Amino acid sequence: MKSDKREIIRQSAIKIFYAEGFHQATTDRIAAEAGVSVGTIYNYFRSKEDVLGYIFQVELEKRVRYLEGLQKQDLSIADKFGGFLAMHFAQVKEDPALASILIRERNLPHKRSVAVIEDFQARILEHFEGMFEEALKKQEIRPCNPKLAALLVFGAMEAVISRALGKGAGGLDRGFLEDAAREIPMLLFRAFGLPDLGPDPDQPDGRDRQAQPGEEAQPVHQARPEMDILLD
Amino acid sequence: MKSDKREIIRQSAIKIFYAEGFHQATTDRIAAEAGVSVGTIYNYFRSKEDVLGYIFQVELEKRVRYLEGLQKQDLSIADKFGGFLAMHFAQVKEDPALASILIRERNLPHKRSVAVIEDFQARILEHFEGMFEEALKKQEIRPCNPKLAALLVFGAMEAVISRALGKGAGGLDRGFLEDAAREIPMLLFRAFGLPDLGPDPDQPDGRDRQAQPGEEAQPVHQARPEMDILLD
Amino acid sequence: MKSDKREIIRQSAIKIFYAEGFHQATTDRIAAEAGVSVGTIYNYFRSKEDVLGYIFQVELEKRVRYLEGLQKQDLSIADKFGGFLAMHFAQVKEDPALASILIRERNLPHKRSVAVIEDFQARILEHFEGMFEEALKKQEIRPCNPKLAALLVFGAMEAVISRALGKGAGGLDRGFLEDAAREIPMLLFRAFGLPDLGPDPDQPDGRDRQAQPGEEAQPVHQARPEMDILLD
Amino acid sequence: MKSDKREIIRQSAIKIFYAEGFHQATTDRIAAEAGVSVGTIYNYFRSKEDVLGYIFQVELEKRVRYLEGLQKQDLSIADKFGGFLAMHFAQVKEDPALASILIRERNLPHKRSVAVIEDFQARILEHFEGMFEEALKKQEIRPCNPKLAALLVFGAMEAVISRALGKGAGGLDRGFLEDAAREIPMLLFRAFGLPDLGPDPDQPDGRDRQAQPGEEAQPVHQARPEMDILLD
DNA sequence: TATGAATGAGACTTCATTCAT
DNA sequence: TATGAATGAAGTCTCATTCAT
Repeated sequence: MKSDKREIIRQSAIKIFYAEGFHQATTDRIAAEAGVSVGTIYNYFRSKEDVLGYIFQVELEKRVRYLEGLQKQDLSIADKFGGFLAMHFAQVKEDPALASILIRERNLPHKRSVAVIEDFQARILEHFEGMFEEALKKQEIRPCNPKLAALLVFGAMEAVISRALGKGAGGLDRGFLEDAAREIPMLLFRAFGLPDLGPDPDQPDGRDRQAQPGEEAQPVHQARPEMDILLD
Repeated sequence: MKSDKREIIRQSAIKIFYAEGFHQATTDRIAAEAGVSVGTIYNYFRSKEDVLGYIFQVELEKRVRYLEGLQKQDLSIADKFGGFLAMHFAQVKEDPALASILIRERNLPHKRSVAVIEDFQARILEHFEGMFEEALKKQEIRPCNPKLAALLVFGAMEAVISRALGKGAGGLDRGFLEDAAREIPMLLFRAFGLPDLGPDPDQPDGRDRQAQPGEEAQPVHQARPEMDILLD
Repeated sequence: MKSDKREIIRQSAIKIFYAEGFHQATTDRIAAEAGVSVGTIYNYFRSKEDVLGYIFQVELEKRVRYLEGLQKQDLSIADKFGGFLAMHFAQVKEDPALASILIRERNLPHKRSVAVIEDFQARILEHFEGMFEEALKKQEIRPCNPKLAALLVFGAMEAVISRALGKGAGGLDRGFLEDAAREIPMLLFRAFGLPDLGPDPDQPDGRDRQAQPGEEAQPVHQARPEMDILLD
Repeated sequence: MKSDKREIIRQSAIKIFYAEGFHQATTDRIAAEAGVSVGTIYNYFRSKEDVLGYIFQVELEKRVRYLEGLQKQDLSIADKFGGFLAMHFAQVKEDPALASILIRERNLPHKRSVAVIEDFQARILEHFEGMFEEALKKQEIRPCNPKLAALLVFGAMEAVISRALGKGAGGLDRGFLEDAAREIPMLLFRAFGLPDLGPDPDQPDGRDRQAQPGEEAQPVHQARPEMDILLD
């Protein structure tokens, strides 16, 4: 089966790119890791860069599929971000090497042929932006520049992942990732949430204002089993 | 003068690294750009990587010097971040190519010899963290994890710069950078500021609480002439 | 076939190292001589030094195999040295370029990786020493320091080869080599041989002592067909 | 004084050539060792090779002067060789680094400009040959090929020095050198000496022949104060 | 005479990619 | 489809030598 080999090569490339960086990684090492010969790589990919592009593409598609799934559901922006965050972080935990590559190699100047890499960030940002725009329309959040907001959230998120992955070291700081997953939605809520709706999680007694009757604290992150199918 | 050549080479390397990326950049091109011969580069630097390291070092020192200057002054955390943001963004405007390198090459797996590159983010984060810790002690801000907070701010900031620089293209989106400089402090204030002290800049009339007499709205970012001298 | 190319490269390297000396020789020239591309050299050898090491190794193995073959046979020390000398000189005649390299590059300070080069002389000396020790035990020769004796013989032998090869010039002085092959054993006999057993080849009439009946003048160097198979 | 600097550079070059080998040695290192700048080296020598040539020249002259001194004296060949051996070995002990260079770099293919290096061995051999020829004429020794004899002696001598110096290691095996100095003349005597004149040092009681009246055992090596002035 | 920064040709080695089997 | 030996362009770095000061 063709996709079999392609997949094996992709997996092996992830290991090698992670361990050595894209430029230092050699096709020989990838082939050895995959248990095939160099020639075989070129039967499934046009070039080494193409392998990297494919790695990005697969991940991009996962995220986009997930984001499109979120879009169709009638969720608050908090739940949407919470959902994406959970999914994104889960992927990082599942394959830290992959996550590392996604961050390290993203900004590098690659040939035109690997447009996917440039798309990765752009496509996710578009979705984030759409989420902010919709929330603005629905007056879920305070007025803000949705482009900028999307970018800030994305940047913060990636910095957290980058840090959790450490500097090329072996381990993944899972505790840090979990702390972040808990705190980020709260901060987002404070930063963007409408003042008269947003409860202050730190002051549940509501010292300076009374909770309105019928008002419910909105858990920013909750299990959403119907979304899990979106993950491969 | 020795530092003369070293500086010329540094400047030329910035241009070439920016245009071609560190790995694609050749020592021949750098030498040509600097108007010296290849050998001369190696009279001032141990290796190509050493040149990159020096580029990071110079910028790191600028930032650290500025941050240490801020530390000594009795400023609110808002003013501190505002100040650093202004300074950092000003540097980006002054030399977008340099800013681009700082972001693109930061995460690459370089040899141990270029520890400066690994230090760059770490040192700035330490300062950010220190600022958050101090603000917490002074009860300027809500309780939060200072490590995480520092990281989020840093990540958001870098994402903005990355976006403003565009994807390797020539231009710098100055408008975007300025918008960001205006909005980020506000968001930080909302996300971290203490509720009973932080005025809501969107609602200057103070619908939900009365401004205290003598209380002045603190513009998060204002000209601080005494700091300007810190920028070389 | 792998060993095919390796052998071609070895042969070509011998030519080039001989003509230009190891340091002046370039991998490009070796590749050209071998009719392959530079890269191919590095498919069969780790480095230029490795090629030199391999050249020494092949020759060392030839000599050692021959010396071990001699060891197993019940020969007088004279026959042993005579045999080795004949074999060694034959190799020199067959490939003077190779012989030249073996002498010229032997003393150079090479990297640790080319330990074979250091082994070359050491291993042959060990065998020589062993031959002297055995002869001493069998009282074939006068008392002497076997280490020193081995060294003197080796040095004398190499000086002869060095001279016969000329100073880097093209030719090999075959006559000189043959003269030496004839005279050296005689001198060895005189220098080390037991006085009451050693016939004086210059005075076959035995002026100062009578040849014992049944005693045969031992030609130090005679055809030993059974040894020829030891030469590849 | 011009020769002052030239001498300092020569001494420094000896140290560096010894430690790193001629090719690996850099002019920078030599200059640093000499406490001058690279440029200065080129004020006293035409090239790096020229420095090496000068090193050989100085030593060659020492040896030749000594050999010429010997020639003028009415000494037996044994005394002559004994004298040269003593002097040569004394030089080795005095400056092992220098001796090492003389052996290591002698066979290398150097540019034509450094003919001295090629002369070194040739000139000494000529003298040896002359000594043998004269001894033959005076019937001091058995008939032999003086060219070959000279070569064998030279080769044996150099092998001993090479071994005593070790393989580039720090130390000099002085004991070995002294043993050799004692044994070599004896072996030479046996190999070349006339049978009816040569006493057998192993059998001082003269088992197989009577010492002639008035015949004195000739010590092969004795103090010759009149020669010491020849050593700088 | 001394300096030492500048030079630049040229060396070794790597490695993505090809293609005959 | 799989192989892997062969390719060769290209890159980094070295270092003997020069020459203006």
